[in-house]
Amino acid sequence: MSRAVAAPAALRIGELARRVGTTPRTIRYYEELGLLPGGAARRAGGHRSYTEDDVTHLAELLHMRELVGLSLEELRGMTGAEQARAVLRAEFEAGVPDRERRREILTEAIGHLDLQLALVARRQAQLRSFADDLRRHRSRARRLLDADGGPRAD
Amino acid sequence: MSRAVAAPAALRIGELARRVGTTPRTIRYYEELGLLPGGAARRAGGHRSYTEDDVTHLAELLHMRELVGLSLEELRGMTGAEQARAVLRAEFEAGVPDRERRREILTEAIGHLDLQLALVARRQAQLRSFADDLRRHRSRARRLLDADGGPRAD
DNA sequence: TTGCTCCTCACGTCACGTGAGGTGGC
DNA sequence: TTGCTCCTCACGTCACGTGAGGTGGC
Repeated sequence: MSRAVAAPAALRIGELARRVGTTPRTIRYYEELGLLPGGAARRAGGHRSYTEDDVTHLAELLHMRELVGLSLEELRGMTGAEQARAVLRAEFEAGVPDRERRREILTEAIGHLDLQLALVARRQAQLRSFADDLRRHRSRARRLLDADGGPRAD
Repeated sequence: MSRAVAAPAALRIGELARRVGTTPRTIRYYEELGLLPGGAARRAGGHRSYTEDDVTHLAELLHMRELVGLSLEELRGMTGAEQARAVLRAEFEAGVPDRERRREILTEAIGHLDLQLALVARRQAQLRSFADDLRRHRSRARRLLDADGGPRAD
């Protein structure tokens, strides 16, 4: 079994978009800004070709933008070495021989994940605070309602 | 003490913006879309005048947009009767005599708050799911790192 | 050969940002 | 009277949406 890795099953832009819940237009725009490669690997007919790693990466970008609220410029800054990371990742998965190099790559990846987790945690705290406000208002209205016509079920 | 309510302490647009963490431009834009009154109460010089209720209302709109991710069109839809609600609220705080009317107003307010809380809960679930993904990736990288060079004190 | 998806312009839109030029309150 | 904040256009920007017109893979 000489390198019997399952075929990468390359995706076209429409399938990638469907997988992560976005549109081809958004993917091309991200590529234009340098957030995604895509421009590199083209197959016959000039069609863009993507891998499973691209699915993961793009999903991450979309979550950081949509859920965490980062701008595309902030995403570019945060994943400044993302392009490089993609290269490192490929290098890694190809089986890097140098042990120290592997440690470097993994350590950087963990640092990046920790930063993302911190931003997610901040957003979660903001949402909890907002939810608390809403529940306070609800309780106040509930008390007034009960005081007004006497308590009732619900 | 005839109606000795503390003076409403009217705010100008800049102060309102500062209080909720936004800009005058955004407030004028929301007013243009019908999300805020503001056009109604003007004082000398044509300056817009706001109340503490406006602070609460605007903060709610901004949170639903920024944290929950609703579009301004969706906000218009959700708070369709918001304009009416503001009137009802004023009516309420002025001390509505009709008990049934008060119950109606409060019941509608609670329903609205429940809808908002449901949308917040959905967003929180999405963030938890994303955080889980990130933690999974982090664990994987951690395991590879430990396997590579032996465990170490993080 | 017929659909279907893809391609590149390029203009439109949403939610504001940012001056331009001027008037009013403390 | 001097700043400071406010006002109304109005053009710019960010993150895409949406055809227009055409080529390529199954």
